[in-house]
Amino acid sequence: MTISSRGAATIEEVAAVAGVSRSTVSRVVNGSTAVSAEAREAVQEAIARLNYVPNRAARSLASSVTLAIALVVPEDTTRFFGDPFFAAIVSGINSVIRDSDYVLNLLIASDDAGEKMTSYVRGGNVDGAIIVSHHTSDTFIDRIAAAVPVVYGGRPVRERPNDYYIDVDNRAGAADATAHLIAKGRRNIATITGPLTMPAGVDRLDGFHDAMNDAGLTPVGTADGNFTANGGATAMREILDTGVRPDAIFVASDLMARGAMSVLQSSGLRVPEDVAIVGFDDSPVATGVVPQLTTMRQPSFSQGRAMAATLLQILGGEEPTHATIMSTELIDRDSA
Amino acid sequence: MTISSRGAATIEEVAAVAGVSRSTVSRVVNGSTAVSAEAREAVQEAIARLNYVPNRAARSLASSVTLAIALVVPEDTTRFFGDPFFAAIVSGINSVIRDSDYVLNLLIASDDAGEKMTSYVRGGNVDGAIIVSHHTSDTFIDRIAAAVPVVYGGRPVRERPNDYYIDVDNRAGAADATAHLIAKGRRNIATITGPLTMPAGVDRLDGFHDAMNDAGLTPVGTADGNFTANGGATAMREILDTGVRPDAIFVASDLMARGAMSVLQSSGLRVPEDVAIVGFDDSPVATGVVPQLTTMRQPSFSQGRAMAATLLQILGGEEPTHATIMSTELIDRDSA
DNA sequence: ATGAAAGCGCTAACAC
DNA sequence: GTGTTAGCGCTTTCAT
Repeated sequence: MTISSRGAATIEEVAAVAGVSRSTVSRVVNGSTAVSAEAREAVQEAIARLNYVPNRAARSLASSVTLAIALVVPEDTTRFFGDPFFAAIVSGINSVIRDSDYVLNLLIASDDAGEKMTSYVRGGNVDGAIIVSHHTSDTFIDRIAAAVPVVYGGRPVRERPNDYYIDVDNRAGAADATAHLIAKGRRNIATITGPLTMPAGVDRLDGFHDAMNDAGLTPVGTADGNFTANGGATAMREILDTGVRPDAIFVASDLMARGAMSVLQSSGLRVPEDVAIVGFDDSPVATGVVPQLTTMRQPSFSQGRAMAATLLQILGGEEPTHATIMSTELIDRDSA
Repeated sequence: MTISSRGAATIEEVAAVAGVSRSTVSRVVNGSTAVSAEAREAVQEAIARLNYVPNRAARSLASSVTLAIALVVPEDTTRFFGDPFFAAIVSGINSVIRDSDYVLNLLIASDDAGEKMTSYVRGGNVDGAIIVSHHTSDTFIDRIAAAVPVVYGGRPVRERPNDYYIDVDNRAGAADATAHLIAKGRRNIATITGPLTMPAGVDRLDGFHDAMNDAGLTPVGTADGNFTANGGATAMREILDTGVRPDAIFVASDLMARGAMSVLQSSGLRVPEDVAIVGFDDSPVATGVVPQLTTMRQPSFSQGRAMAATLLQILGGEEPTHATIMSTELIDRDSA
């Protein structure tokens, strides 16, 4: 299945039909202003007639621009696809990319330690990269960032002055969530955290501590739920197994909260009567559990859009804001 | 950020360092056998020394091969990312693609009716496409299939003699699941289906009917759960609202089963005592619910691998099997 | 405003 | 077995 066998029109043929030179066709395709109205019209007509689509390989070769962006997923596939948070992020990214000339190359880190991924990016195959999550162990990220412009989802692990990233104020959000629990009269509060190898995990734990300290309270339990539903369930059991029974828990993601709630409920504990829960994300799972989850909303779709928009700006030669921090909002439902 | 500004080595430079011609370098890079051992070694050394990575645009232009594969997602992002079934599929696809020279271009249909997607594929930008799910309304798929080789995940909506697809025997699996319920002594059986605009939805419903007919039973309820957890919950409510109380339900996906179970349980019905449930997929959600779900296992990861392997074979000029049907297996847990 | 011409880095006949 | 040569389809000076 070669290109020519499908008989795709070339710029040369368009030029012939329009009665102009290749250069002129190229100019109108690329939106140059220096083209007469008649010429432009003739070219556009020829393009439509021949159903012309520029060959991106040729364009890339001639201009050293690939019009491709790497969507780097340094994440276990199950985690990535299992969390509605990422769904919203990618959806946002896609909504911006779709309206541009760029395409997304899906690069999943998986178990190859990023070797092939790195050489792909460094081999000049993409113009930039969007890195949707980031762990301390992801050392290959640095090599990617050294090769092409990068936008991170969330504060990068080792922040550098010139990094671009989109984040929410995780620390403030977590503090707000915890404060809500305290305001409800709860005093024996535990937390289920994300992985502490991720900035989001650390920041939300810090926010939890901020609010607890402000209230003069000491956490009655802390467990890592790995940002997954199963991890949240395991963490919940861990906390229960210590013998203390918290009357409230700040859970750093909705997915983990779902896991925790099912353990609570099958232990005969009522939510929120016995144990109040506040989650984080306000993803679809928040309204899919019973009782519906009180949670911190983060604008995931907008975050995705902002990530893509920022990268496009960089690639367009602009100088966007380096750190965009969006804010979170408490969504008060029934679990706390 | 141009390629040349990053000083990437070209084939010419490698040739110079190795003391051979470009052609010879090209031969060793592409694994031609017609190269002497010394030449091969010299070239490989030069490649390593210069950190040479072939420019894929140039290669593509010269050979009319893009080394890119479209991963077409004709699915609402939330559904796609929210279902662990797709996670396993994509994970399988990725595990094969990763070891090849191909990359995946992520094309999400979303709301543009596939217009840009179609012109992208028809524009000669990919060598083939993997279509991970398929609805009757996805008319743009035909135009994609007309342009490049395509492998479908699941029987395509309008099957043609030359289609390639990987599927499981949904009908037999659904029948087995239903037969299990019947064998447990249940007689008032309902089903929650996937969208009947999808072959998997239809086939599983057919299998359900097969088993019911074989046992001389009449379904006490049928509702569409849209292959989502929330949809499963809604469908469960619908069935309950009709006034009949089934003593068993075949639910055509684990995700829907989770939704259905939560409705059942918050209605005070016990699983499996009052209502037995068999799901479909054996995805991680099956073991994440209480009680753990009895379900039909389908080899999702293998399906993904087979999809990618089949496409690679086609692109390599081989003639793989057109329809690969994998079998399902009852995983007997606690919900039935 | 437009055209001519020179590549971009690579593959693939074709000759030797 | 290896080198020479002619493009692949496009962008981009540079003239005009």
